Amino acid sequence: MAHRVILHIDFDSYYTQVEMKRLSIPPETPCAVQQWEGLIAVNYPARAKGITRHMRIREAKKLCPELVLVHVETLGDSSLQGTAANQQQHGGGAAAEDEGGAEGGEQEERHDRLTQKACLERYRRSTAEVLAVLHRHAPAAVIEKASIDEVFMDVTAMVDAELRQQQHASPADHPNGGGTRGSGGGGGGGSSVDAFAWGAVVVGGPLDVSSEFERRLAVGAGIACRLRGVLLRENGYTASAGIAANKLLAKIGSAMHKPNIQTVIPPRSAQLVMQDLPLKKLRNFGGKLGEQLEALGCATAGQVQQLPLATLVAHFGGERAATIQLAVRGESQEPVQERERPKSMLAAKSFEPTRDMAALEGWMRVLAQELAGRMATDEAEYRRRPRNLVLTYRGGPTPRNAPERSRSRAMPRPGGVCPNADALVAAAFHLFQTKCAAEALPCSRLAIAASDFVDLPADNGSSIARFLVPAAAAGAGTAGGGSATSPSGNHAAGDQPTAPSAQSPQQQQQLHGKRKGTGAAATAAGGPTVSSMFQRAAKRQQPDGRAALGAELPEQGMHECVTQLQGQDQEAQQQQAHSHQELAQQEVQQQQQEQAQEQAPQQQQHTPGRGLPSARPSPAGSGAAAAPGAGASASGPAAATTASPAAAAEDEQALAGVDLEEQQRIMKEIHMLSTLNRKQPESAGSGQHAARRTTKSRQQPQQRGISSFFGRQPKKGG
DNA sequence: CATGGTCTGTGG
DNA sequence: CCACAGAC
Ligand SMILES: [Mg+2]
Repeated sequence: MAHRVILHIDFDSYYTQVEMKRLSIPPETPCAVQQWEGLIAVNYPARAKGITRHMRIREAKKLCPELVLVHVETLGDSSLQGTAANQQQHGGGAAAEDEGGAEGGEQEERHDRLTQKACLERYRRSTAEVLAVLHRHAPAAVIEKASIDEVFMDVTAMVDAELRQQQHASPADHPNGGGTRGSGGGGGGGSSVDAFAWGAVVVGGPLDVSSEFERRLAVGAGIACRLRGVLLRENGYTASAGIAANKLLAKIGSAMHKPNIQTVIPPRSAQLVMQDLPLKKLRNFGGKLGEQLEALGCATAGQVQQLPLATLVAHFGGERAATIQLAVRGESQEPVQERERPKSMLAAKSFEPTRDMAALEGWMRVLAQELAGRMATDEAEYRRRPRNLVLTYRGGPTPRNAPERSRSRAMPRPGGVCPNADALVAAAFHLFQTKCAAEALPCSRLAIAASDFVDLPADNGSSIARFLVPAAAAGAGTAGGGSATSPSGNHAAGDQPTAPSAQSPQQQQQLHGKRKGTGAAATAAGGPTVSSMFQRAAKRQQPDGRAALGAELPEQGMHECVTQLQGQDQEAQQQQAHSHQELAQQEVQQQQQEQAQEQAPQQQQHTPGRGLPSARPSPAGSGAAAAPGAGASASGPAAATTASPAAAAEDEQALAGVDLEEQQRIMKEIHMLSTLNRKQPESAGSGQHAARRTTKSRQQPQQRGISSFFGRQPKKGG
């Protein structure tokens, strides 16, 4: 039973894509997202100019004067911290959403590291939308959100279904020209094999049609391809993907070629891939474990393979050693775990060490407001509430040259946790004053975290009344994102967590409806199947049936294969990619049209050529910048709120500069049509969900995740 | 100059 | 309940 088919999807310079979509910045524009003075995400056109993550904006602008910079959302406005220079008093403006226009040039210093915190909620929301789309289009897959811009998918069941269906399908004149035979198993499987080759790089040479599992991988690649098309059309984001038999290899695959390229790593190529793979690129080997292995003289996975088992056991213990041994060979049994909702949320801020209690309280207020807002949003969406709150702080008396230490303290939650900023601040500050101040000062970082969510009672009113805290029901708290208008010490009961943010409740409802909507049902029931898609695609595309890319490359090592891809053969490869996308597009169009007809007859407005459902023209406002409200209220920032600074690491590199014209064309189109339709016909159907879960949950008898073996090394002794 | 801010999971 | 490791 063997092999699973696993996908890893990794969005290309994600933050940048999110911002470019939001601000309708043309796709080929060099663009980067900044946080304070540094860059935390850089798109590929900008990378082509030599701009990299971590670069200072000065330097970046020098390399590329036309670089468009977008600052991450910030929260809280001045008035904290000694830095007088206040500007408060202008309503609850959540700080700005900037765009350092190319010419307008005026950067209204609205982003201030000393008085504000960065907030990543925008990207979290986008990710939630992505996940919803994936679930809708792959209801039979197990989907694990692995980070803000990555997902793992176990599509084994989808592949099985697809192959089963193919058996019953007419033995169509499938391609497979090049002398390969359909081989035993599923007679008419040819089209799948073809479809998979669209733009996919196969490490180690073309897939072997005579191998049962490689045919399955081919189907998996087709699914990946289709889903990437869907994500591009519906969410507006490009992604790279890896297709393999386990998470480990799938992840390596997605990083191997980018942007917007998918890579298949069949089991036979595992050794090829692992042999010279730097340990750092192997999941779970990037930290202490990697260091220790390095100390043993290993820099690559291949070198670790050579270590005597006894050595590994001596250093890491039996279980961990075994896991390591498998991992460096490209093997892993770690299951894909259904995970869509965050298990915890936290808001944090680092600053110069201070003993100023008023300032600290001010920061706590900002953090609490953000967290309360997010809690409210989460509650409206999922009907759940955190059971535990934790305050963590960094600082205190610190020996010279020693790292500051950080500690966390459970926050008492009288009467339960509630999405009320004032209550949170009060609890946090009280705790800090009474129990930690002495050991926490000077303090250089504060964070408030919420975790251990529990479902709220049932439906409405009465039953949950007990849970709800005083004033703020979901509605009020939602606004939390607003700025911290109140100066440091002052928590007027008056300025509730209110916020200017418009209709949060409704929006949240909509979101809710969206995810649980009939979408899944309709798709599952009537949508085109992967199979049909493959067949049509194969016919249109490659009547001769050759597995495009794969077939062209002679049996050869991975390196040659890849080299060729990047080098002279790039053109050919791009063509492949183009056609693959066009096909994906067509499919998506069809699906969308079908869905539209089934679900929302009232909002038929297919745009002539390409039925992008419900797209509205955007205010082609030149002034890109587009302040907050500009044009697309579409992205409906349901509830400002949110949280924290900083950056994520999008570790894509390689292949910068590869530009896919087709992709750009699509992106342009999408931008022209403005953001996608946010409204989804909502309906009750939660049954669909339940059904899906049931199906999935019995998928695997719960293998233990690899993470449990890679966790911290147990302390010896005792 | 340095990231920082979020997240998840384990061990004690 | 808390510290720590790992990832992005
Ligand atoms: Mg990533």
